[in-house]
Amino acid sequence: MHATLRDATPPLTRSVEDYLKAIYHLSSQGGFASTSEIAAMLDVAPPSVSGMVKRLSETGLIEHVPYRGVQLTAQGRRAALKMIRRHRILELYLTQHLGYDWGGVHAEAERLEHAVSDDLIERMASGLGQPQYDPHGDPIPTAAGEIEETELVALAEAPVGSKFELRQVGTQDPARLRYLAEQGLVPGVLLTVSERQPFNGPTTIALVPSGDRRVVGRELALVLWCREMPVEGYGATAR
Amino acid sequence: MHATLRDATPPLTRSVEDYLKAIYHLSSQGGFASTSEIAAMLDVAPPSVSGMVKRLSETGLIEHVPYRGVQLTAQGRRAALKMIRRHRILELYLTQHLGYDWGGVHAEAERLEHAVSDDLIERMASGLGQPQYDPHGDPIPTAAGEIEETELVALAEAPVGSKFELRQVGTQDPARLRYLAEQGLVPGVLLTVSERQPFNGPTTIALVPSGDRRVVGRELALVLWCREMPVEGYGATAR
DNA sequence: TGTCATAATTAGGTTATCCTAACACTCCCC
DNA sequence: GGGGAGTGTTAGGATAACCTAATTATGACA
Repeated sequence: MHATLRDATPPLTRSVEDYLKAIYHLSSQGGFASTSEIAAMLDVAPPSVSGMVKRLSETGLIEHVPYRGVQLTAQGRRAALKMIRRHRILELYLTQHLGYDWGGVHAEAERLEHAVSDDLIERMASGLGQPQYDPHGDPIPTAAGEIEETELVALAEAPVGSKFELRQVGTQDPARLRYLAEQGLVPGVLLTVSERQPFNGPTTIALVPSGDRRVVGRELALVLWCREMPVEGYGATAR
Repeated sequence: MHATLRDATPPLTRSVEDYLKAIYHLSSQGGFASTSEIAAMLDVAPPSVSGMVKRLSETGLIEHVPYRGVQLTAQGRRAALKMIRRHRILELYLTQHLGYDWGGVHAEAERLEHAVSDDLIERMASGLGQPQYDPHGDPIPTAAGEIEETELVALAEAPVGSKFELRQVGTQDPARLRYLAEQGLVPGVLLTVSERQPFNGPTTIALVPSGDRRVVGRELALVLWCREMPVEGYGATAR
């Protein structure tokens, strides 16, 4: 037994860690992550993604269907969840113990997550009382690599009065995407559902940090996938 | 706003930061740092150092006298002191707030120092009460880049009863160096001076973590350069 | 003062990551 | 069911670090 898991795992590079995280986020709703989506998320050119994808699938971290996209293997998913745990614990620690606000914390955690040891992360986690949610309300994977499954609800179906985070925009249409971005309706934004008109009418929401209201027609409300926020919790503002 | 003043400085890579730190330590007693010393300290091959030295002197961070060695320029010294400030504040923070001991803290800080932002370091520094010394007793450079000058004393002259850190071994003789290393007398080691025999006799010391005793003859004691340790505990003003 | 061990440098090569330009595949749509 | 628009991939390079092997400079000493 020599080709075991341990020596098959030379430490991942920063880049590899970033690719795995991006692929995790892009395929979390159960599909494939496409080359161009990954490229956009990591701000690199598509050919760079093709090259990396080749290496990652050779090392068994992802599965690649040419011209279709990629998915994480169990091994890749484990590595991605480890990075997400690091990121979210760092965000929470920086917020709770070092006075960061939601704005500044993401970039700092993004760099630190590649440099901290497992040991340090677990020390921070105990200092925080083994938290379950980060400052944005996102669930923190356990050290064992389990994560609370958060199912998404279309905004059109979201109960009035509840608080949500917009997680996915389910359209590729540039005109719709541009409009939504102008309205501030981008993944990560927090909102409460104020009211909904009957007979498939529009949904009215309030953006959470600002209190600004938006009226969203049913067609768009059906493609805005939201995650209900844990009731208590830190987290209030968007990233 | 001061970012504008510094945009002549494209961000340094991790490697560059490590080279500058090594050169700072090796030339702190006012000489040149040699290629082979740098290579040994960073655990790379000498040709790698030659290559890096060429790049660093082209970018004005060091001055290179071929076949002689290198020294930091004012700009390089500033960058090195910034890294040392980061390292020492990290060591102190990890020790004070996250339960690290002297053993584990160095490696962790070594990785984190390249990833933290200036902002985070200053937040840690305030959390620690703007400390002046790290857990090893080494002075922490100020954010402005000033460092307490520590003058060194030969062990042969060090007053009995005081505590010192061995900082420099002032000989190149391989036999002497090998002997000293066998005795555990390498830079960084902590010791207290137990007694000294009269008429230029030997000095007896106790190593600090272990309590092991060593008797050092006057010839060697004259080349062991030590820094007196601040009396009380670490951190000085740790809040 | 010439020899030679040692240290430093140059030459040439590898790996990881990224890029641009050129080519290949898919699939929608008429 | 054949053309394209739009994606994805291959080709060919660049850069930052590193390495080993070969070459060159320095300085101690016989």
